[in-house]
Amino acid sequence: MSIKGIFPIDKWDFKSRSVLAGLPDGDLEMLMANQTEKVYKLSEVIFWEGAYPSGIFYIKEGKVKKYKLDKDGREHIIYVANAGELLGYHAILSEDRYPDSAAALEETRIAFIPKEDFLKTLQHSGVLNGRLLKNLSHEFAVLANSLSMFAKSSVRERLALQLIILREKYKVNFQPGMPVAINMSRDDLASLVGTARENVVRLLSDLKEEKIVETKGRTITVLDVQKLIKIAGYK
Amino acid sequence: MSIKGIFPIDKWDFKSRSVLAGLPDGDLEMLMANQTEKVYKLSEVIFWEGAYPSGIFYIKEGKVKKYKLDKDGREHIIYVANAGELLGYHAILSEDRYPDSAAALEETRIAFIPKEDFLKTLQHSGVLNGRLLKNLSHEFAVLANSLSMFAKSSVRERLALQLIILREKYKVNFQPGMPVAINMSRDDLASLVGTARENVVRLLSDLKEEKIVETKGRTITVLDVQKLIKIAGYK
DNA sequence: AAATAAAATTGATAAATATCACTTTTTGGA
DNA sequence: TCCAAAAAGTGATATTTATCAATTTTATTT
Repeated sequence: MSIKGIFPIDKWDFKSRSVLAGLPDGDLEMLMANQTEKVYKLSEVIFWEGAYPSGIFYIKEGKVKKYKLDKDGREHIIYVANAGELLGYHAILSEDRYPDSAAALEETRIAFIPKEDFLKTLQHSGVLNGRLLKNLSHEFAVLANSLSMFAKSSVRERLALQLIILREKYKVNFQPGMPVAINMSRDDLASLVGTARENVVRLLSDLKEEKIVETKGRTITVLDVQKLIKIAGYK
Repeated sequence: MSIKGIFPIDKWDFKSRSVLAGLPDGDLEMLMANQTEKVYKLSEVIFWEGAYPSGIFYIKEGKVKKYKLDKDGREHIIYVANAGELLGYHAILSEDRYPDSAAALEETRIAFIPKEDFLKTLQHSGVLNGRLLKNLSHEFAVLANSLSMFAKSSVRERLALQLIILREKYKVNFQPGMPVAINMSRDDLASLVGTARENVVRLLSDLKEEKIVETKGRTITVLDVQKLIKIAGYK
């Protein structure tokens, strides 16, 4: 929760699911040679859709939303990224501009790695290459799943699915067995689900009556994941 | 249109946008050493979601739909792949099962490349590695775009967008300036747009009245792309 | 080319979702 | 701790989309 300041590279606690976990020391050093660190405040923008990428971002601590703006200027969250993940490398790999924007969902500590270092390391490191391919393939599958979900399912089903996913993301650092508290604005949640805030509010209060979640202020506590899974319609 | 039979490797006409275009000869030969070719009939399944991948597929000629089935057994197309594209490599890269199914949208000629050859070539070829990363990044951006589109836009907007995209895919081999004919069942189109067939039919007849498209049998001819772009709400 | 099956289309209606106007609650700064 | 300001919640209503039942058109087979 609390962000204490600048950490040296050797203090990084790579989560096991980090893209960079287990990368050879040499590769890691090359990649991190010129990293700079910054703490982003809630809602602070990390990069804008359409901008030319000058490097990639590694989330050391916190959470980040990736989103796109529609023609009416409304925000649509397409992904919530967690500590241990890399941001903005798609744009560099596809030699294009950022396809989406990114902003902090809470106070978030991020390392910036210049484009040149990233590309140099990538060229040098077969491991990093493979890691990114694997990561991208996975992200792709997740996204394809969301897409097919969006294509034909009710808002209630989509909300259930997003709560399941968010629960996983907010679970980090919590005890097993303990219910997970999701801290997210109704607007952001609605944007993630792809509906209006009012609908999310109404559906959440249904879920509350059904004893599936509990809410207190803006935090949502998942009481019964199994029922959520059933609602989301996952086999 | 017509499929003439088995082509030897050196006869392959790689389209410029093929993932394999410009791959060093050695790498290409290693990749293709044990390829086998098959012609798939309309609607014939190439691989099933959930199956373990034993290799990858290269589309030599034709078109393929990638889709997922929802809990009611209904099909949702997430992507239409064209000649020159590779299929099924995501699953191998992410060391998992196929995240979606694939089936031919027309008579389609496809080369099968065994998993071992693919992985061996990938390990050996930095170029292929980079090419796949770039390709995946691109596909990812396209998918992210569709997702944000789904999240908040009317069926009419989504239909317009899909017609624009399909027009590009069906444009291959046609003269510039000549209107492009899209040959696709209303069911498949509805699945791609994420709605019911009836809605697609109604919206198409609106577009017809507005002189934006023309239909004859199952083929849809795009007369005015600019208006479609306007409808889709793209800046 | 006729017969049959499959796909496309149309109209009526039901259901889901969005929007608007407003009240209440929560949150973050003075 | 109190006070704005922002966010969350509620009810009424409009709009969009889905579904059902039927008919017409197109494609396929003999």
